[in-house]
This record gives sequence, structure tokens and C-alpha cells, in this order.
Amino acid sequence: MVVSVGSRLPLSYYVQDDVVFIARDLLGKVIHTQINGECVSAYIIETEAYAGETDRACHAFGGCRTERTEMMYAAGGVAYVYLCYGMHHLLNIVTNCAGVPDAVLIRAIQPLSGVSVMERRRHRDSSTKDFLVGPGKVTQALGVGRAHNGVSLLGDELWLESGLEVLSDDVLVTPRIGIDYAGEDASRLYRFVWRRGKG
DNA sequence: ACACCGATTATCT
DNA sequence: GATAATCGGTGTA
Repeated sequence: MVVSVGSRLPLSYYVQDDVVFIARDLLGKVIHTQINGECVSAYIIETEAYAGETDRACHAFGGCRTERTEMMYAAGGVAYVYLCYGMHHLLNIVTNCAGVPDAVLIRAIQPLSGVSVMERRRHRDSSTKDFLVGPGKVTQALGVGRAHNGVSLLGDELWLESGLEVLSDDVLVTPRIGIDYAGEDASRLYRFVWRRGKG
């Protein structure tokens, strides 16, 4: 059963040229997967922008176009999935036009439907603290892995839909996590967290 | 509540 | 051979 609370985001959404705007705007949107016959959906509650070749935290910094980063250079509207620390898959939403390696990392989600499927994939009960907070947990719960690198967000495996409006008073803006190697760019305010019901 | 640390491997030098 | 957009368990308080 697919639980839908909105309309699918069109290609025109992903090819917008301001990746920081998109990272903020993705808060409250709903991410859906239909993988191995199992459907789940969740609100996006935390994101980070990775701003192409001029961003030291971005894999494509300085024009580093390799087999791994190639997908970031695709036109917006596909997924960039890569293995981090040898064991966690991380999911990014590729944005902007072809040749510009911008992407938004999905760092945390809040379950909407298919909770039992996500609990089984995570080997954890959904009442566990920070059940789906952390980019490695997100991909595990969604069933996303290497096979989904390059998957179209307009297809039937992985897509986004409009969701709830997120007020700016409820958005925490901070530097990105785990990128101390990025020098000055480590202080860019490119992380967005939807703080529901908190001051 | 917080700090520390081992796991594990594709990718790049 | 070193690094890495992390996680979960263990230890101290």
C-alpha cells in the first residue's frame, strides 16, 4: 500500500540551481521507496547541501570527476549513493543541471508508512531513540544501497512527494557534520534540521 | 550526559 | 597504504 500525502516532485524541482535553497526546501517533503516489493515513506527532517566544485566538503571539489563522483555530475533528479566508512550507504539527491555536481545529503527522516518494514531492516524498534536520525540509518531503513546509485527520482523505486509546510522558526541551521577536513568550508551553514514541537 | 573507539571496504594516492 | 558526508557499544560520571 502506498500512502500518499502529496504530489510527486517534478524534474523541474531538481534542476533548480540553488542547492542550499533545495536542501532547506526538502524539509517536510516525503521520501518514498518501493524496493523488493516493500513500500515505505517518511518525512525528510534533516539535510545538508554539498555545493559542487567550489565546496571543499563536496566529493567533486576542485573538479574531482571520477567513477565515484560521476553521478553528481548528472542532471538533477537522480540519486547519488556511495559507501561511507566502509559500511554505511549514504543517500544524496542530485540537483542542478548536468555538469554541475551539486547534491543534498538526506541525514534524517521520520517514519510515515511502512514502519514495520523499517524496523525489520534496522533491527530496532521505532521507539528507539534517534531511530532514523543519521544518514546511514536512513538508507538502511529505506532499503537503499549501491544498486540505487543513479536511480531516477521520477521512477518507481525511489521518489519524493510534497509534504508538510515547514516554518522557518522550526528550522535549525548549522554547519555540516563530519567534514572537519573541509577547512573554511566546514563552517558554511549548509545543514538544516526540522525541529518539530521544539523551541 | 558525554567521550572514546573499533568495525569494514571502496576509492584514491 | 591512507582515508572516509557513520554507527553502536562500552566506559566513566
